[in-house]
Amino acid sequence: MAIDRVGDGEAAGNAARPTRRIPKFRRRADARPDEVLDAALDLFIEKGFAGTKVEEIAKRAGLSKGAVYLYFPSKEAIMEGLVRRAVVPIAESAGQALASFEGTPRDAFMMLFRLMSQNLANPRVLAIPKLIIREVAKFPELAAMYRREVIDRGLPVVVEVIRRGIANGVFRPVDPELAVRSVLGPIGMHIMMAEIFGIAPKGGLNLPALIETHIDILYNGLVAPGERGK
Amino acid sequence: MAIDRVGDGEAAGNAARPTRRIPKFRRRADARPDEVLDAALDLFIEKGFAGTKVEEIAKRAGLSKGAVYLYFPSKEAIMEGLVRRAVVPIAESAGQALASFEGTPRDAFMMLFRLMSQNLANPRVLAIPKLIIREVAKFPELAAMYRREVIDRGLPVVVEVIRRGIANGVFRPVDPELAVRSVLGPIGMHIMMAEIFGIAPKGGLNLPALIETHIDILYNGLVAPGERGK
Amino acid sequence: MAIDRVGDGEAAGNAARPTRRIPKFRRRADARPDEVLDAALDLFIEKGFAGTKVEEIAKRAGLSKGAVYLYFPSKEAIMEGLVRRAVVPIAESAGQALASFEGTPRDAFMMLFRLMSQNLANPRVLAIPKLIIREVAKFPELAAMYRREVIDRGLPVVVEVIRRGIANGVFRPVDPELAVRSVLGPIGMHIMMAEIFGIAPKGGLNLPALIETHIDILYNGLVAPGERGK
Amino acid sequence: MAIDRVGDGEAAGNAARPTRRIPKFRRRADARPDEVLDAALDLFIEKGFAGTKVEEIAKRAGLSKGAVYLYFPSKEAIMEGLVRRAVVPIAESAGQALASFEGTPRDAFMMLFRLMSQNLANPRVLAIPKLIIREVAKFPELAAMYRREVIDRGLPVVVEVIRRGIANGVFRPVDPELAVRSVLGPIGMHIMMAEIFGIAPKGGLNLPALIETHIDILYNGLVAPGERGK
DNA sequence: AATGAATGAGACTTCATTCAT
DNA sequence: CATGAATGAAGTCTCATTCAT
Repeated sequence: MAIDRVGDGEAAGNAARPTRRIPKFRRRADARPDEVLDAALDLFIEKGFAGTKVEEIAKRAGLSKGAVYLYFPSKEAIMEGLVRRAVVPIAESAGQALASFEGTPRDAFMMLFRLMSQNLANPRVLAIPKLIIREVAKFPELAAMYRREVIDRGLPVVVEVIRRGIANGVFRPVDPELAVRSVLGPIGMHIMMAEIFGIAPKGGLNLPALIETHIDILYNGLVAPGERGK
Repeated sequence: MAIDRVGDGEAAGNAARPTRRIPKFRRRADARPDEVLDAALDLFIEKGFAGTKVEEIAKRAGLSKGAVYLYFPSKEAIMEGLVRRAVVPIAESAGQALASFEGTPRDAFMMLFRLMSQNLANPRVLAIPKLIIREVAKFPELAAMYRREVIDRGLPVVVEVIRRGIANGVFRPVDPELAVRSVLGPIGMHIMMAEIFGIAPKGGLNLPALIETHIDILYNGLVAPGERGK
Repeated sequence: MAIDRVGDGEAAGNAARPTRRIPKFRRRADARPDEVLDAALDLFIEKGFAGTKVEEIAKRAGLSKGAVYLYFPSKEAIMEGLVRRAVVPIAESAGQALASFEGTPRDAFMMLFRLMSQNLANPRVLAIPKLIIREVAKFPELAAMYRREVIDRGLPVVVEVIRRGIANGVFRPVDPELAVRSVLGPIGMHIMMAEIFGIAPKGGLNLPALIETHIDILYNGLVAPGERGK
Repeated sequence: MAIDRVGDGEAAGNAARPTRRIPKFRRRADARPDEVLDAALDLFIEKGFAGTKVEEIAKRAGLSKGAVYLYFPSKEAIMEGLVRRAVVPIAESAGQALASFEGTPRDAFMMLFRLMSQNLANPRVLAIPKLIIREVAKFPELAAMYRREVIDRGLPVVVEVIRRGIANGVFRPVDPELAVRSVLGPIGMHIMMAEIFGIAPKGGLNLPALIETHIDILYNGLVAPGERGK
């Protein structure tokens, strides 16, 4: 995820060195491409792909315009690298989630929502789908890749949870493929309203509270007992 | 909606004139600005704002590059015109929805969803929020305008429906501002998945079915009676 | 000089007509080209040739862009028309000045300066050489025409005055072609400083005073009698 | 003055290298901005500001269109740079002239005229006021700057020479602010006639001769002794 | 490996000129 | 005659990419 920044750990142990080396020539680590991606991600989110200049990416990554091209053959390749980097660990960890299917459906959902909360709270993670949503038109293959590697792996897992719940008689018989939208949609909307339009409920952008309310409604329905039909 | 294109009515009466044609200069419809907006909307959706050339807009609107500038002082002004055009009628019709508060909350929701279905099924209507979502970074004021004129008018209406339902004892006591995300989110996600990633449930992008399932879950909960807690 | 504006004389005799015709369709007079030139001159002086749009000329002349092209085949032709119009009367009146050679050289100069004062005080007259100076690069033929028709007619007249003065023994023997620059230059500089840089002597742009001082120096020299050589 | 152009010295030592050459990218001289200004000055004089394309400036300066924008943010900035460059050394050397007030007024004038001759004979120096005169309308602030930095520094010096001459009794009592126009005007007119209209006296554009005649008239007057009044 | 000066295709915008009405 | 909508060539400026150093 390349979130650690360069040289942080290094500094501590180097107290001895007197002149504190000019940071002009920094580490060699092949962290370089990752730093470029980090810089690009920030800027793409802030200003969009077209609105970001390669030179800006370079500056923020702490290297020169030319050096960027040492690591990426083109600006579009940076975009691709961004999505690819985000997608790889997800693709790898996908099976993981399937393993936890042992508990009740409720437990599965709780875990699911906790996972979502954590990830969506990390701006660097949330940034990728935001970016893809924004740039689908220009990078349909990247959107397709994201769909293939992330959505097509994650969604069936949730659908399966629902399906099993129905099979177990725990859930009422609904179309799992449609129901999954009821399960995930409220969270998506909460995020989107906040991210795109800066809209938060009065109490603040309180994701846990949103999830609690959402689960409550999901499980118990919105309607009061004895009032069904109104 | 200004979809009719130039010269339709003309053709009939001109059978007499032999071969000549190619009217270099055309009529002076006041529909022109609307035609430019229509063309721009299509292209902005297809390729994004930055990815669309003014000349392409012109060509699709059936006029020349220069003529576009007779109606809009800049490319950005076209974008603004697009949002403004979409927002005006909504702002005007906003009060309307409030009037229908007479029926049961269920009726209010049914009407709401029917309204949403109709609008979102119209690509030209859906296109605007899509466009805004894509271009927030470059046009934050337009996003703000859309929020102000559309979201800030529409959302409170739905919140109020929930609030009254609770007051009536029809709904269980939930936070209306959070619950509204549960009400609208599934539909938003359905649309977004379809529009961005081309994901539809197996039976096709069946919005009515989605709504039916959604209402069912919303009202009755997902969990079977007697299974609450699992 | 086409300073009279359209329709003035007409109005008087039309008292009978009740509704006072809408000035949309005004006089027919072929004053039109002159009005275009007047408008163009103002604007060219104010903003330069390149900086002036044909539509602006049209608007100021009180007609439409297209109509300008009824009278002038191109923007450049307007420029040419401007110079030509200014040059014609001068070319015609040139001989006139020669006639007044009867008096003393001093009288000739007085007349010359009075003539210059009058003309240069008229902004519309001064405008032409200003314009030509500004646009020589783009219109060398017009500058040449102005030189041919105006300067080459006027300058020799003054040179001749000097030449005769010398022949008469009134003037000291100087090179008349160089001396003419001493005669005319101070006035030119006075005007130019005022027009280009807005520089006027403390007492204001007082052309008569300037001329008086100039003639005084020209005739009597700057140096006090008995101080020659210092 | 950065007149040397690229690659001159290079040619000699490269006899060994066979055919290859065509250095697509060149060196990084800090002379670049000056070269751009030199090129621009030539072209602005030749064709005016509006009539000169940035690409032409670039070509003449020996670089590409884009490279010009590395040094100047806009075409107008080039114009400004031109005036600023010309004005700076003048502003710095202004005090100098004041120092030479020791001699007779005649000496002061001789020095003044010699200085003017030298500067005005240098096309690159003369070019600046010519350019400013031509472009006042579009760049009034630049004209104001030139006036402030050059004229307002130079003119008072000459006025002062006259003033002292009068105080000493060497000059007759005239208004120094008007007389200064008689001192400088003839030279200005000589230059202007030559530069704008290509008019030179029969003997050629002989500035020294002009000055000699001018001083003669200035000092001794045009009128022969005993003929004053005619 | 790194730099950043340089390139040049390409986009927006302007405006002289045309011509259907 | 007159209009002004329409055209499209042309110009300014941007920026991804290259490459000499």
